[in-house]
Amino acid sequence: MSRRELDPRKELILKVVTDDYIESAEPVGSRTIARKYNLGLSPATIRNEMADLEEGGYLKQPHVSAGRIPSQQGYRYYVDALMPQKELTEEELTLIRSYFEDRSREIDSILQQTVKILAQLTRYPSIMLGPTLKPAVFKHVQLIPLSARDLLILIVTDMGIIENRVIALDSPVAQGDLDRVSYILNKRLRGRPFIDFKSSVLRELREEIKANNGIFQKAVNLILNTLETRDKERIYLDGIINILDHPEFKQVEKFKLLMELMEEEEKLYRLLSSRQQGLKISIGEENQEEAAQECSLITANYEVGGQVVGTIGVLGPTRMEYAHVVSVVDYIAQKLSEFLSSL
Amino acid sequence: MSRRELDPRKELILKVVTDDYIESAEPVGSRTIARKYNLGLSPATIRNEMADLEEGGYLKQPHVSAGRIPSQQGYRYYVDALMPQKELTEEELTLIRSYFEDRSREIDSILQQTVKILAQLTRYPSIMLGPTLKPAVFKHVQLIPLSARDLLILIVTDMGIIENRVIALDSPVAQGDLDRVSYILNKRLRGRPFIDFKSSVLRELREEIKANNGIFQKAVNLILNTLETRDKERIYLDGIINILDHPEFKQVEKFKLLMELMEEEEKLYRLLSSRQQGLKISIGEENQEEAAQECSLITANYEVGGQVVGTIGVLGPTRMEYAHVVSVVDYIAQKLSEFLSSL
DNA sequence: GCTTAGCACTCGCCTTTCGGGAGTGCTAAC
DNA sequence: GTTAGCACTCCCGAAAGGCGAGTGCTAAGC
Repeated sequence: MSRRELDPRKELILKVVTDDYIESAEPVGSRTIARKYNLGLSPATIRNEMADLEEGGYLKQPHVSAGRIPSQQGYRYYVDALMPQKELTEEELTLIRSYFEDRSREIDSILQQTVKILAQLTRYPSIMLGPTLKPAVFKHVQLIPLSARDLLILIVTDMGIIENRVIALDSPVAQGDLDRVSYILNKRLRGRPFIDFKSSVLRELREEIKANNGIFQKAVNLILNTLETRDKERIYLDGIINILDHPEFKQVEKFKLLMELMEEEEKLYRLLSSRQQGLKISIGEENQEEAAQECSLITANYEVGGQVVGTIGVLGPTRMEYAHVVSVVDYIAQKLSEFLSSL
Repeated sequence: MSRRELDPRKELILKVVTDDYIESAEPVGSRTIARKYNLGLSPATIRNEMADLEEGGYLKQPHVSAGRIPSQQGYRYYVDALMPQKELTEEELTLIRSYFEDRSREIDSILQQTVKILAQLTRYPSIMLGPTLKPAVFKHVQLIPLSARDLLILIVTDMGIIENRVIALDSPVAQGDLDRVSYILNKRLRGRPFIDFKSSVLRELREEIKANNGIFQKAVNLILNTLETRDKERIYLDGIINILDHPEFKQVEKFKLLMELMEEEEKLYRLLSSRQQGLKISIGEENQEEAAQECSLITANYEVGGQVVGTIGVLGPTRMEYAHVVSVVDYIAQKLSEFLSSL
């Protein structure tokens, strides 16, 4: 990533063009810049600089008699070197903070609400990859008989995520047996991370499995199964319609492409799960996913106890309000991390 | 609802116009009908009949030199009296049946998948109002200590719906106390419908509440709270993008209106929850919700043990494949009822 | 008396045409 | 290196015109 390879005046003009285009969605001409931004330069000078910037690949012209817009490379330079640091407004800060102060809800609704607030503040579609169970720790495991033939297995993690499954039994089981199995499972599992289950815990349990009847085996299988099902973390979405406010999606086709991406959990998952590195911006064709190649994606990871567990992100047109979105995403990720860690 | 008020030939022409318009989305002219449907009538005759139908309010013209399209009243007559009964194809039947044969998943995913299959078969956006808890029966209630200060309350219904909440305690509680409370709750609640809780059960429990310590009170409050939160049933959605395949939504504005409706749980809830009467079709402005007034909504209720518990529906343009959608919605509602009742 | 052929007429839609305007690149002067 | 001037390009929106689908009416036919 080449920074500072342009001289200051070219940088200034690239910045002004990008800022203006982000705001107006219209190609920016030399005259507009001279009039609007008072750079102390004549349109002709600006034209010369813009021609150079175009030659360097930072700007492009939709057609010969239009103004310039940033190219993908231009956005990249802007994001890396020119973008202003944008502080969140007092209202925004208050909104986010006050939202995370309410601790009474269950985790799923908190996550859903977090995406909603992200979409609301950025006015772009927002995505979240729910917390992975990998670093999660068993807090409680229990078998509960629902009827003669149905057994409920309950798994609670330290983060408050609760999984439950029902197993149908071949034959009735005595409460005492269940309690014993629950007791052993808890003794072995409590405090252990999920990730150890398949590797080490399973081995340790082998003898107990032998010693006990089929229930134990079933319970263990169910835990395994649950861990695997939950391996693909849930994806949360909100504010998809926001994308319709932007002229680049006025043609239904463009919108449909994106909408299809949004309905494909698998693709979203791929898009988000590869992003384990703090705040990340990918612009246009830097995105692998074809449907997102006219978009930019800004993501940040959130953590529990210092360990990355998930990702939140915002998807918008390449002509996106980078500065603002970066601040919002970053701050919300941070607050969410604090929140989850405090549970 | 006036049926059979048109003479047979007018009915025939209304039916043909409607069928053709549903298929082609283009206004239908007299010539087209004469050529395509071989009614043994000349275009001129058909024109006369169409003029009569227009006068009667069954057809309308988008503009004077275009063909006719059905009016809302025309669709209504079509739906009430003319619509052919459409059998599902063998593939469709197999798909639905095979889907409901797999009994291993949890209820939430079953409901989500049901909407998905509905959207897939109809090619319209599909909605479901999740089963109400009103007629649900307590199957199991239990308090489980997670740590010194956290208590999990678990409520299982006969339909396999599982609710859980965590309460923070002021002070530690002995396992014995918890077991006793769980025992009493189960004894009192098992087999009783949720709806009795607030009215009669609560009264019966009053003495126990007094006799026991604060836990009991807390648990009861939490159950109350859970029942109330779950009072608004969950809404499931799928296939919203399908709407983009239809020319009436090519303008982004139209689509946006509908999309906003889809994001407003409250409105969807109102739209669906008022439909306790088997299969129902509402056309255009028969819908209360403004955003749906260029749409038709076809819904059916599903039942558990003979009692209506929820609604599934399909939303499409008024120019909708009524016959096909009716069959699909009806059949899926029926299969879903059987499925849920068998749990 | 209903049905139909003929015909004039209407009107949306598509294509073409045609300025106007915004913006450029080049050149020459400062 | 900067800037004024100017010719040139080309998108865009409005206006114009022709096409075609479809109609309603009239008068003749069965």
